[in-house]
Amino acid sequence: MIGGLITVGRVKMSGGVEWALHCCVVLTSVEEPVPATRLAELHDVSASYLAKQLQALSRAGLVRSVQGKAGGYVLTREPASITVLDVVEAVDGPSPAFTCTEIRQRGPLATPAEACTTPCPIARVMGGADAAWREALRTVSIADLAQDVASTSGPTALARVSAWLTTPQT
Amino acid sequence: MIGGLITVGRVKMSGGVEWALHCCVVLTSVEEPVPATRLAELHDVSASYLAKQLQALSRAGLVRSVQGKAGGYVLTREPASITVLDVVEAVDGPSPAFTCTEIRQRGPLATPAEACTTPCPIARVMGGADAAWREALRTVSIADLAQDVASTSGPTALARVSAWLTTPQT
DNA sequence: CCAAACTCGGACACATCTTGTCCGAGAAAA
DNA sequence: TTTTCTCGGACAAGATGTGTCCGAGTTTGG
Repeated sequence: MIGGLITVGRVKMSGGVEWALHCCVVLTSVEEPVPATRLAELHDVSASYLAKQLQALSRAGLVRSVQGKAGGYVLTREPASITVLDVVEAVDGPSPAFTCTEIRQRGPLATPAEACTTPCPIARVMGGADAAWREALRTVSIADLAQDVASTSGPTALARVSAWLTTPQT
Repeated sequence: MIGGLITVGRVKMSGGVEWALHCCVVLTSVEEPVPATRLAELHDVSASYLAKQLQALSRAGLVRSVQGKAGGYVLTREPASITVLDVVEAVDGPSPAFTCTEIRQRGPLATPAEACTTPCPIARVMGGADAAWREALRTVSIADLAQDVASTSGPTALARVSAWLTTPQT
């Protein structure tokens, strides 16, 4: 593992999401199970930590884990039916970024709970923004990503990856 | 200070954003400077920590700090010209949630840097989602929030807040 | 003009979370 | 049956967010 995240801001998401997405894309090109170790050295990342992300994907039902000597991970569904949002929610959790603390019900001028039938305006705006974010991630599938990679890096790229993944290690 | 955040997921933003937004909304109803201490006890939150958020707003130029005996914080611009995104970026930082680590340039099958003219497909999707999120926050202003509060809690609500803020403390 | 009181501002600890690592349970192959 | 390889969850370390404190600066009053 070389360097951590370079994030400067504070609104940040788990760095493992990037790893998980790359793994899903490369798993598009293979049919046999691929162990976590192999995926880790392909991306040059920590094998132990990548395993944790793959476990999250397994728990969410996006990939199927096969144990034993020729075991590894395989995609369970068609790549076109797996959205980026699915992966993000599997790794980073399904909870929204913003959670209303109901400040309006606190302090000397607290609004009575009976008057709080509608959600706080602030929470409403945040919820809407979160919905827009999720919708943008839902419209893109893993298959779309793979197609995009083929368009930019050439169709030979994923073929080489597939060959490297299925070949016994150096 | 009663309880912290109840966030379960991992994609989370600073909790102070909620405080800062509430402060901006209530500052709509006053013209004289309001000290951080007063705002803190109105919301029943830590005064010392709220001060930090207000400092961030001051640094971003959203509020103006007045020192001295009758000092405090005042909005610099018209509430209609301050967007929710302005506040979020001031407190939580302007950086996007996702930062590409350029995994494709690492490992045995690394893509050469010369071939990376276009950004990584994954980064592109994440960037688009982040743009949609920011756009949703940009379309709502502090004035809109205040208006929304008046619609739900009644027009008397902000008047009472204004009166309480300008009245010497209990 | 001077002193006092009140304010913000940045520098200092604590708690929580993400990141990273390890070893044991389980299954397929030999 | 044994061996080997895999995943799975439990265990520390670093980083970040959270919370607090005291000093610098300014306005007000005498």
